[in-house]
Amino acid sequence: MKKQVKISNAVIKRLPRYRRYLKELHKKGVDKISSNEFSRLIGYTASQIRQDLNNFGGFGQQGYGYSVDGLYKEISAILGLDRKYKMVIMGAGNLGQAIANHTYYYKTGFVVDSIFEVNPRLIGIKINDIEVRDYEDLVEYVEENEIDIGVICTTKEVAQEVADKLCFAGVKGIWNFAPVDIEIPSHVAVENVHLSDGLHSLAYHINRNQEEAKTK
Amino acid sequence: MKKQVKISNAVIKRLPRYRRYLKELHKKGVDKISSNEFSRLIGYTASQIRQDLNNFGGFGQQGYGYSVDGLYKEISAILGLDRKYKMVIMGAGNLGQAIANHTYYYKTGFVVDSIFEVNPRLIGIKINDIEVRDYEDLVEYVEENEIDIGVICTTKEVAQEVADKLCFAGVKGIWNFAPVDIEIPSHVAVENVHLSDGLHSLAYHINRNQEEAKTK
DNA sequence: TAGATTGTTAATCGATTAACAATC
DNA sequence: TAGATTGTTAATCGATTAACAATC
Repeated sequence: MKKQVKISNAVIKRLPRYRRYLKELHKKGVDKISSNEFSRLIGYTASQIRQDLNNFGGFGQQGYGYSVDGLYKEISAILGLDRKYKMVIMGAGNLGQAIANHTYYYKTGFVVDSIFEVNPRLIGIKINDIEVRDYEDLVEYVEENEIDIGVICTTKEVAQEVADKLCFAGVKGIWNFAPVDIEIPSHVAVENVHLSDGLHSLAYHINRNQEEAKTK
Repeated sequence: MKKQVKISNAVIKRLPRYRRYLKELHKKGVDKISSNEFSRLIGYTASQIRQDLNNFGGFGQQGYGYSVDGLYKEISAILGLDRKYKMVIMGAGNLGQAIANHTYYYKTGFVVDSIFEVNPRLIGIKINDIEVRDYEDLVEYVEENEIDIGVICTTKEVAQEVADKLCFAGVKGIWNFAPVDIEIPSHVAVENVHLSDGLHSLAYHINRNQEEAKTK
């Protein structure tokens, strides 16, 4: 990696997408790709692809292109996907259970360690072989087991309080599914998902398309 | 609404967030808010708030500010949240079931009508009182019941095929949770969620924070 | 070497912010 | 009316695209 200037968030947000496409190419047995071919596939300009990648280093080779597997590994390393992350899920409701049941994340190194709940009926049971523990024990558990990420699947009413406790316990990142914006100290990373926001902008586009159809 | 020039996607993506904050304010009994007060709360500049809103019309009043409830209703109308949307979920796996069990969307007018599956063991059962139907019957069902949105909760391998069938059947929008980018005709709206992309950029920020902590 | 394609600088475009006149 | 705050134009900033020299 070269000199780390400030890399814009727009670039970071594109990296997982690059990685996804490279993985598919690798699976199909493609060894090398030029920024131009990649552009046609992924839908960003060739210029942007080269610009983005050169924020992190010169991964290509002039006159040849980029090694698919090589670039895949570089991007994985940049994102930090060459290590494991221990996660705890906060809340054993529908969403919490759905995430606990998802084995997809496990493949990229995100392991659900435990689920935390306040409902005594759920404490002690297992969901997809993952133990549901008492919310009261959170801080101690996170510290002792070096948990990296807290996944908030609670109601919006308690989400901030739960986030505070997670930060106090020492998690490094929060993946928030509650429909509020969590405020946390700057040394903790946060990703607010806001599923319904996406649904609402989808609604906007549906109605715009229908208006356009009428006009024609 | 005033002359509809081209409104950038960045603006549209902010609307649901404005709406969320306005809803909270209304709940707290706040009647009016100035762009400055709103700025402090929501974290956008006052200038941006006024600029964004004026894409759609002059909702404020000089010397006074914006009516919280009035603006909430305006934004809801712009997004198209003053009507109902019928959705079908494609795939009765973990994610499909989780979405079926979520009553949250229902409140803003997004109603899950049915779930479609290929697995004969699941066809005919009910999940949260929603019937699981045969994928074979999709096209006919969507046409007859005027379904608006298809929610893709399948594997990435079949997602495009399912999307094609949904489009053929005449849905107006697709909410895609499969980790591929769906290609559809431009008259159909699409929202690709890509949950794991968010998790991957979270990993990036976690590692950046830890590097910074070391430097200090 | 000639051809291809990157890495990088320069130009353009679009989105955000600042300023201020209009007006409640 | 005076004060406040919007609506809107102008200035700035940052991100994307174009161009081309470097180099494999």
